[in-house]
Amino acid sequence: MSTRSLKNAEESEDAHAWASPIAKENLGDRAYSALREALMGGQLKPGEKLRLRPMSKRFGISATPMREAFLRLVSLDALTLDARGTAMVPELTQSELIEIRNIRIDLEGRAAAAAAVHATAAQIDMLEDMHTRLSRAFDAGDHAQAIDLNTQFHLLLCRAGRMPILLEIVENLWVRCGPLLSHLYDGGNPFREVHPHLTVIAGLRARDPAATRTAISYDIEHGGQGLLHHAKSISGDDV
Amino acid sequence: MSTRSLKNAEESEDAHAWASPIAKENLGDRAYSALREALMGGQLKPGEKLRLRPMSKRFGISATPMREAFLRLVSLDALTLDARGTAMVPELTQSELIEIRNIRIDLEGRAAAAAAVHATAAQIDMLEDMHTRLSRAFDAGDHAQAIDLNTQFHLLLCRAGRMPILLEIVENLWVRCGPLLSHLYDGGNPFREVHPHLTVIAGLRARDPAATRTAISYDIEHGGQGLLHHAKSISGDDV
DNA sequence: ATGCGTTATTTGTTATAACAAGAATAAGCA
DNA sequence: TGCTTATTCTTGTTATAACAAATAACGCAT
Repeated sequence: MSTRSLKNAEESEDAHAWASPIAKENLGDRAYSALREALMGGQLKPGEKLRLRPMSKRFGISATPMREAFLRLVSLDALTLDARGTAMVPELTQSELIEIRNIRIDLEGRAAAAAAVHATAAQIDMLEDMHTRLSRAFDAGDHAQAIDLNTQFHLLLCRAGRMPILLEIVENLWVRCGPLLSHLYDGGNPFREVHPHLTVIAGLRARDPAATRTAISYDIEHGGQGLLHHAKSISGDDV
Repeated sequence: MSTRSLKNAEESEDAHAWASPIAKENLGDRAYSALREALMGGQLKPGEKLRLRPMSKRFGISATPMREAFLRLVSLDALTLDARGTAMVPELTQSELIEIRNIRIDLEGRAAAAAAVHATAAQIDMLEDMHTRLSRAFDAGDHAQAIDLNTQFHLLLCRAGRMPILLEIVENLWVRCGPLLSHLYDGGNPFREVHPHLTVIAGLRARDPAATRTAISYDIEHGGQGLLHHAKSISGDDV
């Protein structure tokens, strides 16, 4: 029980919910977001080096907030530092990629099951719309947009599960895979029969956690095969 | 196939494996590690504020690397920033704590199953030794050490699973729970019968992934009940 | 032309100063 | 004593300069 009394009835419940706290955005925050989106969008290639001063000059900021942004990404393993301290887009190895896939099966699987309970009708419709557009983009040969819609599909499904901590972990895993994602459909459509996304949507509509989890797990396990060929092989191969 | 030929036979295989790359430790890195350990060790209480200049003076460094350390912890959600920008030890809510518990069941469960396959005999012995000391410390009333040994047990089990990415995620979750861990045994020993850790060890020795996973899941689900009472309740209660 | 030594430039790292915005304190008045 | 206003201090933020180390560029000798 709260001992602090409300000033007036207007503040009860969550009226004023429309007044979302205005996000305080530092220079470092903005650089961080920009870099993160560049990674997720595949604009940065594995092995690419990001030098401090040149990059800060491109952003029009000084070295201090730029370095902050780098180090934040480094602590998420979305960037690495070489021996000198230069930020670099990491090259995922095959075993790392497989490990991320297995973690995603657990985490996105749990989120999907939760989404079967918590997802709103609007969210389910949105997911269906996303997959329709994804399918259309793929058929039209616009792989870039198809990849982006696929990412959005998975993240929205997680969001519908209402597990914010899990969502953030999964998002960070997607950021790490971003630089490789452009090769997602290099091997063509990995699904010959009905696309797992459709099974996911059916599972959500049926409010069936187990079916939804199984469907997204299947999608994750079989959908990313194309990436494996572009990951760094285990033995220390040449650059 | 590597096209780069070896200079001499001495470099083949991994001879020279003893020459581990000397870790380059910045001031920011050291402050980061120190803060992280303070969080994990329960030296910092939820809600505690960490001011930039006073803290940097305590560390004997300037504001720049201190701020770096803060922001790295913030991007792991091990610290938060208030409206002013001051770093603060977050107060976990009950729902956050439950979410972390469920994620840990998935992730530590998978690691435990993998450990049943990959753990070395030395690691299993070490785990057994840890639990023996944990049990002794608990009976002797030394809860602080028991809590520390419990943490080490879980993390070593994950390490034995040989999934480095998963390990890092789990470690970060433990860091987030660190400030609450001192209350782990407030309700006394939660396990009246055989301790789940012993079942874990038996599962590892039997090389039985399913049994090991079940045991650690049971431990996570029922072992942390005492923490829930000290988490911030859902309604915006007073500080 | 090629290999080597020297100089210049660029790199990450760190401390410091300047700035604006809050918070705390002191002062003044009723 | 209680309340309001000013002032001082502290806060986070950012740019800049200085430093050392590593790389790149250049010239020279073979």
